[in-house]
Amino acid sequence: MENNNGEMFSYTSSSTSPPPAAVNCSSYLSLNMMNNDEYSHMNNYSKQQQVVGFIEKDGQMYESSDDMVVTDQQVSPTSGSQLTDDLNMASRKSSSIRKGEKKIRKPKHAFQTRSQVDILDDGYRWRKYGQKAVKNNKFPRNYYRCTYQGCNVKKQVQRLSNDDGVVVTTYEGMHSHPIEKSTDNFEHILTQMQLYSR
DNA sequence: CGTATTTGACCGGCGC
DNA sequence: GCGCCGGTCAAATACG
Repeated sequence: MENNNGEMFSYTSSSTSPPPAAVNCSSYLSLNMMNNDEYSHMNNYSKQQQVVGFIEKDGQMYESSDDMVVTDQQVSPTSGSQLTDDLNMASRKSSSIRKGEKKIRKPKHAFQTRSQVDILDDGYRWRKYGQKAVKNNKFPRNYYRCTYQGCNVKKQVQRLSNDDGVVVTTYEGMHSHPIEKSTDNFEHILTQMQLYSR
């Protein structure tokens, strides 16, 4: 049984035993501030970013676009529809890897983030495994997989061509392990500060 | 030298 | 059946 609602934020419920770093709700909103290797030239002039949209999707086959919920008005209608379109296509495949099983609906959750940098550091380690050109979009879409052993959380990152200040990050699956990033993580530093200040 | 990324090939689903 | 498309694989390459 899968919870197909609010899954991304399930860590915040802190029910079982997630590590302290993962419990913090700021995990997602305080996305990356540092270390973007090859994009460092862009970092120089603008690092600020804000989440401008949040979309939930549960990976079933969809036909219309009303199955997506964009919870922010700042998102322009044009970019919103394009995003919806792309995600509909994205959800078509990649559903059932297992053989002999019925269609598994894979929860997908998309963030729309206003950022100058493409790589949003959410605290996990990702390995890039693909890059594809997106139709009607001058920017490619990047595919990443979580490098933690046994964890196949995937995410894809793309930038909207009509508004290149917006980056869309789509997560698929759920991490069942602690955030494993080294000490240069903003996240980690924040947690440390909170620990020391009480 | 071990690990991560790049990038063209490949695959399966879908529409025609 | 064929071609297109989104997604993934994996050999080659880059990188530390």
